[in-house]
Amino acid sequence: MSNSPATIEDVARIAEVSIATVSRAIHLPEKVAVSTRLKVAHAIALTGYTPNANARSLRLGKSNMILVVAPDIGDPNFSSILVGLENEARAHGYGVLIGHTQNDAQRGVEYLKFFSSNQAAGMILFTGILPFGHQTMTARLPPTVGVFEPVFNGGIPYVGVDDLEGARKAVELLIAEGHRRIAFIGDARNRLAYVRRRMGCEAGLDAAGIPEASRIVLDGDGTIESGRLAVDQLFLRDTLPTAFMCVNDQTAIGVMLGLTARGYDIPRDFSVTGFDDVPQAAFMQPGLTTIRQPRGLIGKHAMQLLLQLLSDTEPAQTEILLRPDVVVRNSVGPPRRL
Amino acid sequence: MSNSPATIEDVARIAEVSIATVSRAIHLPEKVAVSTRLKVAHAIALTGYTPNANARSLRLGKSNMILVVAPDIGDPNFSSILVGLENEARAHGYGVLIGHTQNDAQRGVEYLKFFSSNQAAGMILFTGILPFGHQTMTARLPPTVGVFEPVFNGGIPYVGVDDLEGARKAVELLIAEGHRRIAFIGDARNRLAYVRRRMGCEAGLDAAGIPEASRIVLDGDGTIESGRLAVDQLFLRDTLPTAFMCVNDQTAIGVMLGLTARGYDIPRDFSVTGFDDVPQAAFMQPGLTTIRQPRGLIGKHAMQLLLQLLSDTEPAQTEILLRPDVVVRNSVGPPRRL
DNA sequence: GGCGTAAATGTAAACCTTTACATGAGAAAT
DNA sequence: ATTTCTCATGTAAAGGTTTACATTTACGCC
Repeated sequence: MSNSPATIEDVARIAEVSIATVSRAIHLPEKVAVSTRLKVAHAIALTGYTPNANARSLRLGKSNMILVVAPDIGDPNFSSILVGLENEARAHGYGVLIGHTQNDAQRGVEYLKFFSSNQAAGMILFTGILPFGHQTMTARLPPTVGVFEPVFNGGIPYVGVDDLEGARKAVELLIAEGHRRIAFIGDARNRLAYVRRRMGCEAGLDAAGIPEASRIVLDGDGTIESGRLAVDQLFLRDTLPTAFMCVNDQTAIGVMLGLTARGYDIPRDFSVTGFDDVPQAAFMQPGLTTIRQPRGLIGKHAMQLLLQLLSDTEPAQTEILLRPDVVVRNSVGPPRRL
Repeated sequence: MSNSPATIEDVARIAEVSIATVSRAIHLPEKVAVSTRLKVAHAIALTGYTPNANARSLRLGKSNMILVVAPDIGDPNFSSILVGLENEARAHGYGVLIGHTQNDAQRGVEYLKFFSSNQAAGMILFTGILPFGHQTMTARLPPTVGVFEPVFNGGIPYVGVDDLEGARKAVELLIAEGHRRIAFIGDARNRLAYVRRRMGCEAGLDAAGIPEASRIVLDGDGTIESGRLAVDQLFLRDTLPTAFMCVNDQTAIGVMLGLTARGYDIPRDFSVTGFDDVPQAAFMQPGLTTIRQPRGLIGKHAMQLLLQLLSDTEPAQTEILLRPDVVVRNSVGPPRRL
């Protein structure tokens, strides 16, 4: 009825109990008699009371916000993981705060203030690198979980996809179609995820008994442009691959654009595979055959792990690798007979 | 030095002043003598003090968080606006909290708790509709700014693009190429942005003296699939358009896929335009000619407007329309001679 | 009836700020 | 020399919660 929001005191007055009892009725219901519990519930309904989160956080010394830090919010991989994170957080009464660093360590440091000012309880990190200057590295970090790729510097639990297995599936698909000369277009940036994908590729080639001599490895930087570039570079060589296995979808898209621009048909002349299954992959012409990251699930598991960390429960495991699935579209076919 | 974070009291002790003076030195520096200001600054540097945001918000009854509510985080239009929002917010000491409703009013109501619990000071709305049940509609809303499209029900300030002008530019482009039979593929969902785009299209056709009889209007729901469907429907008719003007890029992409699937070449056989300039538009084959929404700028302006609202400054204007630019790629050409 | 025990509830302190009001000192005005 | 004013600073309350500790109540048992 009053115009300012109801406080615990209003509830206590109406329920004719002390504020302590109200607080207990909410947070430790088993500690309060059923009859009073009912009175309190009624008073809460009557007043529309919602606990003041600031007062609560102040008293508890813990907030109910999770900071999600990504190098770039616009990354096509970002949004669906974020959905998974947010759903899980909300289900547990947490809110999601977002920050993006544009790969700028200075920016990363700015986000630390959310912790020093007690506004966030934990952090989800998209970068494979702690986005903080080295001076702050020594200060203890808030509870943190890495997502999508392991965090380079600092024993942080991590949820991602099994890159090794995924890459292996991709290369096996190509081999099954009959390809023997497969180029791996990698990413020179030193991210563990990319290294693992390359290892998976090589493991597959090894298993198929494909000689080292006929392998081609080229490194880009994971952008569409670098995929295009890789094609240009390969065409300077005397022997071409029949298939391109790309470290991610962006690269694969670049490769496809490069090949199409040169007048080649995919998959008749060359086969191409990607990794990630970004939304765009489905709408390429032809559709890009790729390895799906179960993004929603990754987000969900990462948030679960973080919440475990926050509740001081020893987490069951500190590295969760999800199973990647092959998404077959039309960018892979048998190699062209020469 | 101590392991728990420094409080204002620690700073006061070191600076040999009272906590009130420290607070003033921070927030009202002109009220404190230069010499003490220096002592305080030194003590802050020494302790690494950051004000506890919860205590501050509690005392002030105002938080420094802005809730951003979108129907779908995955929307390709979302992320770059978010970047603009976040940059501007951070520059003013605000954090950005995110929520997504999946067009579910129930979800929207859940996010209201951030206001009743004093965790957010204002809101940015992506939906054209207040995502709350009607019961809460009567309760006063927190300060809110709409983004991207006007908010349907409730005199809320809004920042977007001039849809009318953008649509007009698109249709003029087609007319300049020589098209006379132009199909407008719209969106039946009752969003003002879409209605305006259609009006802009018709204004352009009127101005060019193109008779009503030769106009074709079809309504989808703004998805890729609905673009495909529109093509199918049009091919049942006796007279086909030479150009498709689509209400958004998703629809245009669907139209392109539909036409390509039927063996037609774009832009030789048909021209297509979109609206939005989503990232995917650039990577279609051919590239989609479209109208760009200056998304970063929209976010920036929207946040500025909201911050004005929060600081009780009467905002300069309550509707900001940005100028849309034509992005010419390769999906438009002269009509085919019959 | 007296005592011990357990369960339910209440009291009050603490979390960290901001700010109205009080205090004190020094300068200007009388 | 006294009063008045201004400026810098300090004191203490308030904001809404949670929770350790104290208190009350009820009950069972000897």
